[in-house]
Amino acid sequence: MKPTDQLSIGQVAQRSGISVSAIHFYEREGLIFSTRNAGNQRIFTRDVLRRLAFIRASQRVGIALTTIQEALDELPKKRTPKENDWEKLGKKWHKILSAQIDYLMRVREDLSTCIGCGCLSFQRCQLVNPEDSMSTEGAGPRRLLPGTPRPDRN
Amino acid sequence: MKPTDQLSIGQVAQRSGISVSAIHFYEREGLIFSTRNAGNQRIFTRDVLRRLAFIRASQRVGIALTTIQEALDELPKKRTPKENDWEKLGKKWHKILSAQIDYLMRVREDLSTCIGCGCLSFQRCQLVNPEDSMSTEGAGPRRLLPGTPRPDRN
DNA sequence: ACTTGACCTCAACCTTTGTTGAGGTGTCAT
DNA sequence: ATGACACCTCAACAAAGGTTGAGGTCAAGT
Repeated sequence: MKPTDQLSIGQVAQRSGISVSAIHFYEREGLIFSTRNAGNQRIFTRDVLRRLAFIRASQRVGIALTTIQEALDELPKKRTPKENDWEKLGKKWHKILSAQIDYLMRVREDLSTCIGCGCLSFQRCQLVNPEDSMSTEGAGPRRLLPGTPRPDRN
Repeated sequence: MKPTDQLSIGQVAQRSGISVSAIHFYEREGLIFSTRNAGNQRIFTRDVLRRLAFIRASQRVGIALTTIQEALDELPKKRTPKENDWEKLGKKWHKILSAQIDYLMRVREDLSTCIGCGCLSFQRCQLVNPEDSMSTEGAGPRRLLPGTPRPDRN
């Protein structure tokens, strides 16, 4: 396989540091794509590396795969995405990140001032008030951080 | 049941906004405790509300339950925790939060500067470099954000 | 005393993000 | 053309953080 633009899954795994099984998984989930050679083996183009980088970076800041997938969907499918296609995604993420940073900073503040003073009890402190954070815009992910419990429906 | 210091699980659920099943779960996991009445029903003291507030707030910033549990373990078990017991926990969290905030800010920066310029490819940008973030201290959680993939072991 | 709603336990199930293994095929260097 | 290694699919399992439901008990108002 030529080193030009064609990559086997093993090469992608090695270059990206992502396991083969995870790459399979991302492809199943529609986050990345490949073609096949005559023997049914996957062929990736180099731009998959950038997609994977984007996926990993996004995950690390707490964005769910489905959200990432939706974002990647906005990249052009016909041609290889160009820098300015990627920039658009970057801008979306920028908003989300800023909201998350604000939220964490607020929590940090509340944690200092409220936890000791006793106001760390319900219905008082922002720290604890559920339907508040991120609600400024409809922009952010529904679940701020993955693994966070779904909204309580008692 | 007197409104003084004794709370039924239903009351706790209502006041905290946390579902009964989640409260059961937290108790099973050793994050909160209760005694029982003659009919085997749970009795909570009011300070469980503060514990729950702490748990929820911690989860929302991406701290895993086991980590939260370990932190709560440091609260005095004999007496009801006092403000200054809670303050100690607050200080631990403060460090973690600061590290997370720094990380997110770095990603935000990288995302702006790198994604368009093409350096968003592997082995270059911090954004993508795995074994780097949070590694300044042994302080933080092992998995920065929950739901984040385990370290790749290809 | 009875009914209704809150509570109990236990087991099964759910979602996300993958990993592991079995059983089989491709490819490449010798 | 053969051996080794990479690759294929499919199914089962994992861990976290709970939810849902079945089957049964408790408590409180009438």
